Amino acid sequence: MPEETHTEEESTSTRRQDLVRAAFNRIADAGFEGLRTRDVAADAGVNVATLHYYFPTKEALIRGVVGHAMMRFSQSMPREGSAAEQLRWHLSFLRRLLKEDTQLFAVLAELTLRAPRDPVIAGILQNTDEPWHRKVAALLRSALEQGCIDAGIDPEDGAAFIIAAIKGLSLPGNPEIHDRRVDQTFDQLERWLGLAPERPSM
Amino acid sequence: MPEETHTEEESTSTRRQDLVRAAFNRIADAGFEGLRTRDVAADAGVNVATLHYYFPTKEALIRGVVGHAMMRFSQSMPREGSAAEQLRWHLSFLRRLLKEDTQLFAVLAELTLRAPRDPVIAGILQNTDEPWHRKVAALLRSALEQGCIDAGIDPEDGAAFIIAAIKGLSLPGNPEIHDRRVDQTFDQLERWLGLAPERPSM
Amino acid sequence: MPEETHTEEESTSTRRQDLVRAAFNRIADAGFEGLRTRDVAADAGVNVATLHYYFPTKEALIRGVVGHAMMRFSQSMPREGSAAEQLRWHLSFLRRLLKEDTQLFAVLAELTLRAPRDPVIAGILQNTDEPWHRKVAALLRSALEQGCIDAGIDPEDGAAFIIAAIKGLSLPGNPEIHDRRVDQTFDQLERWLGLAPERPSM
Amino acid sequence: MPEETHTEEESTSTRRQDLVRAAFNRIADAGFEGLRTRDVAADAGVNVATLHYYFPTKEALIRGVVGHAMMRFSQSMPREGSAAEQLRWHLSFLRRLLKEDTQLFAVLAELTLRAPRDPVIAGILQNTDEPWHRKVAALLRSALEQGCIDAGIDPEDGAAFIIAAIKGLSLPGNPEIHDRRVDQTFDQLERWLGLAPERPSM
DNA sequence: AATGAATGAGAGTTCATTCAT
DNA sequence: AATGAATGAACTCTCATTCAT
Repeated sequence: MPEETHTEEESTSTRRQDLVRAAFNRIADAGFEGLRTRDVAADAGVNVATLHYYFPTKEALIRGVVGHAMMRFSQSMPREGSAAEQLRWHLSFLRRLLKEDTQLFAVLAELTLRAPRDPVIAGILQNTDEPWHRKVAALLRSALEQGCIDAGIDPEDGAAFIIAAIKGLSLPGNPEIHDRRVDQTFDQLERWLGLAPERPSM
Repeated sequence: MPEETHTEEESTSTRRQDLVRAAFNRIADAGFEGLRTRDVAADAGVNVATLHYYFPTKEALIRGVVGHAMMRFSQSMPREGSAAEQLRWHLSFLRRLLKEDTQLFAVLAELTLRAPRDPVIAGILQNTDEPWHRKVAALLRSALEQGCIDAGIDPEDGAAFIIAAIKGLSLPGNPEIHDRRVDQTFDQLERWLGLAPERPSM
Repeated sequence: MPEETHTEEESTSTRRQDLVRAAFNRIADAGFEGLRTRDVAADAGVNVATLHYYFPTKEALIRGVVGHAMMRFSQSMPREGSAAEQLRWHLSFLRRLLKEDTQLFAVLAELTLRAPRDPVIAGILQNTDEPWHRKVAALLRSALEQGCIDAGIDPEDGAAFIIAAIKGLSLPGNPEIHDRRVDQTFDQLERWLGLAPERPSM
Repeated sequence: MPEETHTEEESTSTRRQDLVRAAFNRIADAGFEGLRTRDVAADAGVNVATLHYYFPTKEALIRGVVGHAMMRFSQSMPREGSAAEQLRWHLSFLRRLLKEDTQLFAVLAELTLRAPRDPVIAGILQNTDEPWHRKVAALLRSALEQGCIDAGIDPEDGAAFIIAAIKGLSLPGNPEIHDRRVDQTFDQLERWLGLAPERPSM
């Protein structure tokens, strides 16, 4: 097994990356239902047997995809700035991502539906969801204390509401309508939060 | 072939119903990925060949499930009363459904993910989604005009927001947390709408 | 079993006839390979179960077809006249039949190929072939004695030759060419026999 | 996929050959009607899946058999010598083949009956039949010009006659009688042609 | 590190046949 | 005499996985 050939993690062999990316794309396009190891291998330009050299089983490959997807998604998490800034950045980042990276959300949705039957995925998803909720709730609480958002908002409930809406938008739909719905939702969401637009320092 | 010989719709033979229900449950539990005609037949207490007697192909069976699911979901649509009443009823109905009928939403989510690859499903889903959005938007507009909900709400955007949140909640999640998230979201949603509780007649 | 309801054999119920005819046509068009009891029943305008009421098994139905085909073919057998006349009539009848009743020969060919695996068919075919050969040989012998055909012909060998050629023409082929081949073969055959054209009485 | 990677044709992998041969034998014995991929695979000593590794579909396997059969049959075509010699060789080769290689003719007959429903087979068969007819007609014409055969023979008609007879003999029949009929037919045929036996050089 | 070849265990579908009505 | 409903057995084809090289 070619695990640990490099000291730097991350740089898992290109082959592994290629296979994971290929599987990721296949899942985005055809769902788990349409995921075939042979196709993935072909897309990555190798033999199926080679795929099984890197991923002993299909499940292992899928777990690779989970990691890939979670990593991509976690880039939407805000890291610095005031609560209001972080909130604003987080929301605008997701608004853009939802419109541009349909594939990512298709895969995330597939993973979500699979979670009830796959404890590994369930665990990973939970480890993303919970911190996300806590983060958003914390940001709301701070923003509230700093008077940046409307007083009628409960941090916990508001976080649940926001995340639910984002998840709802992550589901695939008529592409002609999808982008509009994203904008409508985010427009309403931002208006509701009343995030005072950029009232910096002073 | 027992295909629609009755004028009274609905009265499709019990066998058909049983098979559709069995398939529905299988999809709810195992996804399309795990849907096996043999299992469905067994659940319905018949031979696989009998399944194919009623549904010439697996796809036909799936379309049967789509109809079943849509019918069940469409029962959440409000039909009478003032805009505020209808909104309140719709939301409270969905709040309960989301907590009690997990299976229905599991199937709806599976269908949603399948839609991009299945034009028939896509069409049916669109024919549910669009009217739903229009209905909610219309209710919001009426309620707005009657001063029943907060003025900062845009009917179109608000409808998109609400529906997105409900869809987000329809995704499966850790059952221990799910119900809480539903309540949090709906609590916040109702607080946000400011649906004045029952200001009747006058 | 509806056998013997009539005293006159022959007039087996119309249903039986219809079914046999339908099966005959199906075999002619799709071969044994493509023979489906359901299709036959449908062609005859009845339910499959009804077919099995008249013919307990598919094999029984096929035997019905065999009888039908043999009867039709046996009509090409000459019955009266001088040897030369009978020969001439037999050949001209078959020449026409080969061009007009392709279905009959398609079925006969199918039966011939099936014979090695179906003793019943083998028996029936043998009971047609042997008399046919004997008849033609006898006619040739008579014609020979009467000086009506060329002296270089051996009755037995000639009969084998003639029958082989007719069987060869019974195989399906490019329809654009088939008729020409039939005529070429029969022209040559008649020229070879030198059947003096109608040298009656005197 | 092991499809034709070699420049030297012919050297298709042994497995392919084995499978084709097994299918050939099955068809000879049981007809297309009785051709089962599992049996073929078993005869070749491999799993069904292996069969599908070499032949993506049953039809593909059948086409393999067609090629095999045509190749075997085409070996009966004469290649060198005078017209009379070629004719004599061709006829004696076929006479022997008809008695010894019953399987080949069983398969050819099956293919012939299948042709009307399978354009691929129809094409291949036509491409064998037409040249065969032309070849025999050409040989007859030459032999005629050289005075080697009887003057009453028309090249075209004679070719049709000869080929029809050979095809007729290719049909299966009671094995106890079959060989006799072959000999009778060929004896008569050769006597008819009057192929002067071996009048060499001078 | 990579592959061609092979496979077991199923998948959906078909079909002759049966049986209660 | 006729049928709708039901079935067992079988069929072609698929797929993740293995293994010798």
